[in-house]
Parts: sequence; structure tokens; C-alpha cells
Amino acid sequence: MLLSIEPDGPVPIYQQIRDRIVEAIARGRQPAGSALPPIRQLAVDLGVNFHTVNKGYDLLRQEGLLRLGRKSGAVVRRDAGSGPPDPAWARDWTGRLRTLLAEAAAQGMPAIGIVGECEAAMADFAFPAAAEAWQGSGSPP
Amino acid sequence: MLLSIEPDGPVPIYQQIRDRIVEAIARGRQPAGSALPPIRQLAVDLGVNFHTVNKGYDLLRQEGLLRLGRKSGAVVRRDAGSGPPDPAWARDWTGRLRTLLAEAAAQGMPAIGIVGECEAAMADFAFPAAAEAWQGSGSPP
DNA sequence: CTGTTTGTTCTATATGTTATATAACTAGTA
DNA sequence: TACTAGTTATATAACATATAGAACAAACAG
Repeated sequence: MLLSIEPDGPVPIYQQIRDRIVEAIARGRQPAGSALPPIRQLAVDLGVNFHTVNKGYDLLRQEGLLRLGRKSGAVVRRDAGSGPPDPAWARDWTGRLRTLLAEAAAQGMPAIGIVGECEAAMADFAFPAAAEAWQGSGSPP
Repeated sequence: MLLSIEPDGPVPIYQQIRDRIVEAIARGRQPAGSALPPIRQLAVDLGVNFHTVNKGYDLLRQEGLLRLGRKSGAVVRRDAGSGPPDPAWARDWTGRLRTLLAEAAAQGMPAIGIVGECEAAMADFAFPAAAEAWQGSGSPP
């Protein structure tokens, strides 16, 4: 079982597919250069239409995480995350992070707990040895 | 200007309204017991229909952050975040956090950078003095 | 060249979501 | 009573999601 989804959940199926694959990449379970199942096959495995899988794969291609080829299929990009980050993506991501953390703070979760959850999540990730050209954005007023 | 939105962005207006208010609560700019603008007035200020604002307020009520009264209007709940967290909410929030952090890791952002962004975001929050009944969920396999 | 595999594109349809627009109703409060 | 403010109902237009079927195009194996 390479991937499981909730067909009746509130989050769209194509988005769940994207999310699960993003997590698989971050955790090193789907390393750079590794192949994903063909669109049609994954669609059969998940019991969904192949257009739905296609939409998820296409999202990942737009995000620069996948390379899609005619016969080669879907492959995790080797240079996905080398080079400097897209400024638009960084801005957007920071915004989404702040909203998500604000939700926890508003719900009464203590700062220690929030940082703890962040670190617990990242303990599952497989970070490559080096990373350059990345710098914190600081905290705007 | 108590709140600004992007009418033509990809995220729904009612969701933006919810997000901005959640952030205002977390940052202490909208403390417990404080009042929000009436639905119709905020709708006029933002240039949207009052049903759209109503949907955002209702979301916050479902999340336990607002109390809506006939004449009292919309007020930030005083006990929003006292007591133990809803287990369903905690599970869901942790899942969303992991997906979001995984996205950054997959994009090549180093662990240091991710933690830094988390801390920078939380530096803007106003945490209350004490917090009990909260405990980390650890990192499931 | 033939055939298979795989992603890509197109049209169509059914259902759900988002946003707007009117209108009316209900409960507090002065 | 009258005002304020949330609540509910109906209708509509536009967009998003998921499914379905068909055909097309490139890469590769034989």
C-alpha cells in the first residue's frame, strides 16, 4: 500500500494524493530519482478516476517536485530543492505556516507544545547533508 | 482597517476572514471578551455579502473561538483554550502541520530554517501565563 | 515499422462549493 | 415600541471536484 486516502473526507482527493506524496518525499521514502506508479495504475489502486490522479501529479509538477515524461512516467526531481527558493512560494508558505500556528495558539496550545509538535514532525524527515542559498525571512512587524 | 482580504485570491473569502481573525486572536490584538464588528458592518467594510462574513464567523463559532449573540454580537470566547484540547482537533491539526512542514522539507528548506520560521511566527503571538492539560502527542511511527 | 506504455488533451456530465441577492424571522435591549 | 444584530430560507450564477469515454503523442522494445 503505497498511498492511502479518505474518499469521503473534507479535503479533495487530488489534494490528498499530492499531500501524501509530498510527505513521502520529505521522509525520504520517495527519494530523488525514484519513480511513482503510473497515473492509470495508481487510479485503479485507489479506486478513483485517472483524471483525479493526473491532477495531483500535475500539481506536484507545477510545484517543481515531479518530472513527468511520456514513457518514463512520474519521477521525483533530482534537483528539487537545490538552488534558491522561489520567493513567491516562500512568502505563501510562511503565510500558511503563520495561520496554522496561530490556530494552535488561539486554541490555547502553549508555545512549548507547538515547537514540540514541529520538532516531532521534522524528526521523521530525511534532510540532505547540505543546504545553501536559504535564509530565514525574519519576522516582519 | 481591522482586516484586509484578497477578493481574487485562491483562498475563499470566508476562509480568509476566519484566518485573519484567528491570527488577531493569537497575537492578542483581539483578546478574550473583545467584540468583533457586526456581520453586516464588516461585510460593508470588506465589500462583500453579509452571508460571506456570516460563514466565516460561524466557522469560528464551531471552532469554539467565538460566541455569537443576538444583541451582543460576535465576541471572542473567554474560555477558548482553557480546559483540555479536543482530541479530534489535535489529530487534525497535527496532520496539517506535518503536511505543511513536509512541503518545506521537500522544497529543500533546511531543518534550521523551518524551526526558525516557526519561532519567528510565534514571536508575534501573545501566550497567556499558564497552560495545563496540554501534552505533546509524541511522534507516531 | 509495429506495438505497448505512458502522459496529454478534449468533451461531457453530475454534484458540491462559493458568493451574491432578497426577504423574512427572532431574540435581546433601550 | 423600535432598534440592533444574528438566524434562516430561497434563488441564482459561477466555479471546483470527480467521473466517464475517447482520442492523441511521444518514448521505447522488439
